[in-house]
Amino acid sequence: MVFSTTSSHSNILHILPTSDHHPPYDLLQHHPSLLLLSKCKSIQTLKQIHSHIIKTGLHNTPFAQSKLIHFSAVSPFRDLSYALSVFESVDQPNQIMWNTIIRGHSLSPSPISSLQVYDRMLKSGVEPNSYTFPFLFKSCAKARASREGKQVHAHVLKLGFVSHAHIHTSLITMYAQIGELDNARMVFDSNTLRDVVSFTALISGYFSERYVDDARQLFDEIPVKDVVSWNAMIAGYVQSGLFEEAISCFSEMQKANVTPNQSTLVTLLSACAHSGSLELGKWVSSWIKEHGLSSDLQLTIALVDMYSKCGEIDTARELFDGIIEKNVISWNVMIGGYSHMSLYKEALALFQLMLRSNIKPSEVTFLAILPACAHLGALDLGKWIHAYIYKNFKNISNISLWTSLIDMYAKCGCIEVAAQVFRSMRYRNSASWNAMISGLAMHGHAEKALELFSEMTNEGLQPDDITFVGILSACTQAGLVDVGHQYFKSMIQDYEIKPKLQHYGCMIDLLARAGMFEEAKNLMKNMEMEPDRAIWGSLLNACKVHGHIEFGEYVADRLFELEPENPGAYVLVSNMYARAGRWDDVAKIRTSLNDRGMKKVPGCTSIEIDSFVHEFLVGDKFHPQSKNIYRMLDEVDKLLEASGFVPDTSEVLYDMDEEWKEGALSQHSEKLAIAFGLISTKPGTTLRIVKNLRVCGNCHSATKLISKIYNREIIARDRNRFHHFKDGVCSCNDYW
DNA sequence: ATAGGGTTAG
Repeated sequence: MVFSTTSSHSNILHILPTSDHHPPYDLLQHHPSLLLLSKCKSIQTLKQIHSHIIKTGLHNTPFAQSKLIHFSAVSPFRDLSYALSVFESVDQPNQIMWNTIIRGHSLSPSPISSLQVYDRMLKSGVEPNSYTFPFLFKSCAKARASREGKQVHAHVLKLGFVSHAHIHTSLITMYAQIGELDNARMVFDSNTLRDVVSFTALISGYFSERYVDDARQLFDEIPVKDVVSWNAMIAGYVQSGLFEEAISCFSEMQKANVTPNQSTLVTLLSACAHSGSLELGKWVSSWIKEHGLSSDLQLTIALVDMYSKCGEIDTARELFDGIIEKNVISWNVMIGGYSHMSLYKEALALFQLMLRSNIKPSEVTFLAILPACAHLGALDLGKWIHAYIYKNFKNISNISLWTSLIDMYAKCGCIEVAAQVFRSMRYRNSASWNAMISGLAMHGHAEKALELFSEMTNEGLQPDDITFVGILSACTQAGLVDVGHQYFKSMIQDYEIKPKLQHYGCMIDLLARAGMFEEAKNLMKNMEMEPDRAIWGSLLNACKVHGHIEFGEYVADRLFELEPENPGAYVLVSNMYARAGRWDDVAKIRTSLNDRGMKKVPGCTSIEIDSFVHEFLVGDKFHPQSKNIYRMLDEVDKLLEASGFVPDTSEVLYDMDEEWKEGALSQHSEKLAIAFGLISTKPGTTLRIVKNLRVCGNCHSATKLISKIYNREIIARDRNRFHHFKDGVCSCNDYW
């Protein structure tokens, strides 16, 4: 079918001589087969055209040969082994064919082999030209082959090619990319040939080695700056995280009357997205409209990213919906935008829509959606993704992808599967270790987390501040005061990591929960930053547990100062008074809450049944199965009562009066989710629930009993950690 | 009929 137009011409060309006398150039250029070659878009069509070329006898012409080699060696659909087979069939390849094959190798997974081709080229008596060396330097740069690069450099000097602009610049680029900035600079200085291009090459090198000031200095020396050099500056600043500088560089560029191009805008939008600069983002957006670039896909996607990261998720969605031909990247950006804004359900919904639209997800899709699965506890979907990755990306060693899976499994309550994924990884980075260590910590497996820490350091990996957050929280969950202290010291002394607020938070929590209030206070005095609400909150919680009312009141005042509008602090204090039986104070707190019109964050528990995440609030009656759920709840309460369960009323009073009247205790969101789980799954199935707040003491006791009465394993994630309920006991040993 | 600099939209 592809050749239907060629048959009428083939008669004419048959009269052309084929071997010794090549047909004239202009005739060949317009030969249908060779014209087709230029339009070819896949290796399959290329092969078909090739066989057609052989039939017409054109395969012996250097023109056809170099065209074939070109398309099979360096085009986007290249197939180097095919190119080599064509190349080997040529008797005496010319300079262009050799160069093309060398370039083909530079684009291949083993670019260094282009040097062997170069060797063969020289031995066959074909001279290199100014085209040859840039390809070779690109290969050396890609292979980080410093020694080989220098050998070729010596060749260039010997053959007198140094002053060729292309060779000069590619040499600078090579040294810059290998990280030998001094050599790059030497090449740059060794020549009077200093055009914008070579300047820009060196500037990018400086940026990649974080020599921002050198880059700027060099940039100021460029006599006539062009768009690319400005873009390199802006992109360099963005890469270095210097968004302010990137933005001011852009205004300089405009003062210099250089018109931005698409890359400028994309880079700028990325800077806005990372720094949250909505104002500039909007400005770029209107610039794009004014210049009629609104239909540009890349720009639109960059805008979607910018708007979603700057908090205007609805604007982002409108733009996304307006894209007529959505590609994977557009979906990824929008899904990632939702995840980034903690709109996990929306992320999940969009992902489902993507699948229904028959868009094949990419690795990045999963990097965007897995955190959403992790937060929602959407294990079924997470498992599906795992299977999909295993099938489609097994050979891609994307460490982040496997690390995201570890995190997802851990946060969905499957710590064993998380460990399996971790063990099956061929390569791990410190993020992978961190994910596993904090996963174990969340599940209260302190010993295993500590074991993993030594394994990590034994393998020569440097633990970072995140590793220690995992380790310290493992100690906190398990109440390992001394061990925690040792690691805290070791972090500072052996690993020279300055403790951050989070580390202090873990330690203060650890000490206070163990009743060591003096030590906790001392640590707070000695830290160089102000305690945040998490620290005061954990102190207040410890005061509640240990009945330290006086200190608790002091702590509560600090919390009120810090966040006067946060009802959470009032709830905690109310809890403390309730625990101590001081009901008058409880009432006072409640009145002041009501007077201020504050409502506590509603407790919300989700459970995934058949790949669908169901959410429940306290006393929720919106679920379609509500009647059945409440019938089950009644049964549960009766059985609980029958086995001697007495509700602990001290913890219920932090809820509003109305809820109390309705029996808020038995209608806590976690109990609704459990009741729904019991009626929606087969006997014996493990129930996994996720709660947005800490589980209350009453529900904790109730759930322990339910696990025994109904013979179910119940894995519950609360704000802080996991609780595995089984046979009437919880993995946290009632310490949380 | 082949080349040099920046990015890449995640």
